[in-house]
Amino acid sequence: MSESADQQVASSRTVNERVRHLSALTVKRMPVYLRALNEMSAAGVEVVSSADLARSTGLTSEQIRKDLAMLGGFGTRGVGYRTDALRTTIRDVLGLEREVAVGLVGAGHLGTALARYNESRRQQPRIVAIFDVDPAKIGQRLGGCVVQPMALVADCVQRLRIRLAIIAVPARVAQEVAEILVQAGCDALLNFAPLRLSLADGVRVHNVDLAMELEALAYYVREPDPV
Amino acid sequence: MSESADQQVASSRTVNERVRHLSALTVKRMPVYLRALNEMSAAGVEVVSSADLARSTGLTSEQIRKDLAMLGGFGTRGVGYRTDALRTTIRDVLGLEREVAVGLVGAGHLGTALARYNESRRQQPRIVAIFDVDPAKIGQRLGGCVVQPMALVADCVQRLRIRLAIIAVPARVAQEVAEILVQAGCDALLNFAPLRLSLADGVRVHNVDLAMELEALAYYVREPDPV
DNA sequence: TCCTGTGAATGTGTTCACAGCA
DNA sequence: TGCTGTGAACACATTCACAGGA
Repeated sequence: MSESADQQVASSRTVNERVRHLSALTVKRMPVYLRALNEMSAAGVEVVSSADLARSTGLTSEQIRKDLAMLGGFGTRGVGYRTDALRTTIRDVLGLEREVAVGLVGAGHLGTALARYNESRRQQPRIVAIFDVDPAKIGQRLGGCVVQPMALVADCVQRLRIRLAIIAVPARVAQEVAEILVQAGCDALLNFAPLRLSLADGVRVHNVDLAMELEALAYYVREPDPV
Repeated sequence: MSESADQQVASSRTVNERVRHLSALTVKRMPVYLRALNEMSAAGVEVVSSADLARSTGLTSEQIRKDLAMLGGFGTRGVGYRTDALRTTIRDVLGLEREVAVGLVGAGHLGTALARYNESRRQQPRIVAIFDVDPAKIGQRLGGCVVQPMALVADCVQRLRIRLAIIAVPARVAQEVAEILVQAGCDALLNFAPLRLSLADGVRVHNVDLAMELEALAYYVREPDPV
């Protein structure tokens, strides 16, 4: 294991290698920091403190410092973090400094919404291919891509080096679609279909499920008016 | 504070009162159990063990037992849990045994996808009102509702006793929409707009954010092929 | 015997408090 | 002085191990 004392030896540009094994919770917060930093950078703020970030993210400053310290100590004591440097560091840790090609399967209303939103942000990760089975949709332009037939998924995923895919298809075909994607080389899936995908262990799946979200939120709804 | 020792006194039908203060993580797992139980119930399974649930949810049996024990000990030693009784208990804890009316603001592609999906499931919580600003959409039928103008939000939310709402509008108007909803009486919001809403403390907000999900997933994408 | 319910042990995450550097 | 970085304390969550009822 090369995780000995040579902490500063690695190339200063690519932190990536050194920052594996962040906890899932820490990883989930990184995009939150990134959004705040993007806004601050756009507003011309050159230096941010953990207290500034706490204010705009709703997290505590201690937690933010803990998280950011894990990236290697980019702050300056008494001052804060250089906005752009920190932003680049986080993007690098998440792997967003290289191109991250995303495949989208399903060009229904949900897929269309995702594709349109994706087109509006000029950032990584970016949807670079869209697939559907509906002949009426195939060939149509959507979010900067042309909708491809499902038969081309494996081919496209390999050719475009897609490792990350979004599943926006009906539940009954989601498992099959997921298997095709993984078979073709996908590592990470964002699943909008309301079922649990069973896939090989190495594949990371995040689920977004409307029904479950609403059910969980219902718990927090106050009791109906007593009378 | 009526949280004294009278734990078994409450009506046996409504567990609800006794099961406040579940942790956020436990609450998030309840819908997972619910889905598994729905499937098992539909398949005619009358009794499930924590091991069965573990198999179909991917969680550990110990964790499931801990969670379910918090609902008051509905299992039978040596046997398991009665599928329907457990399902009813969880639905009751989440508040789904009474009607949970949901408002949806935004009838774009995303809102349409959500409304259609909602219509297909005959379960609580249920979208009972849809709003949009676009005159072309107002009056159209969508997912069993007629799209209403934004001007009627406050009125509808109060009349239909809506406490839970979905925000599926562009980011630039999301804060304003959220404030209107909360003002009208909403407790819990599911926000699909890519920004952090600032609202009163009592309001529970869950965010679903495509960009952040993709950024977090990118971390788990394996390195590109070495050569 | 089987499977729940639960105390104890462990592991993980957050908060506190402050040393240390610009 | 101001803010980061971090050990230590604390809080929370999960896993282990097993007692105990059906």
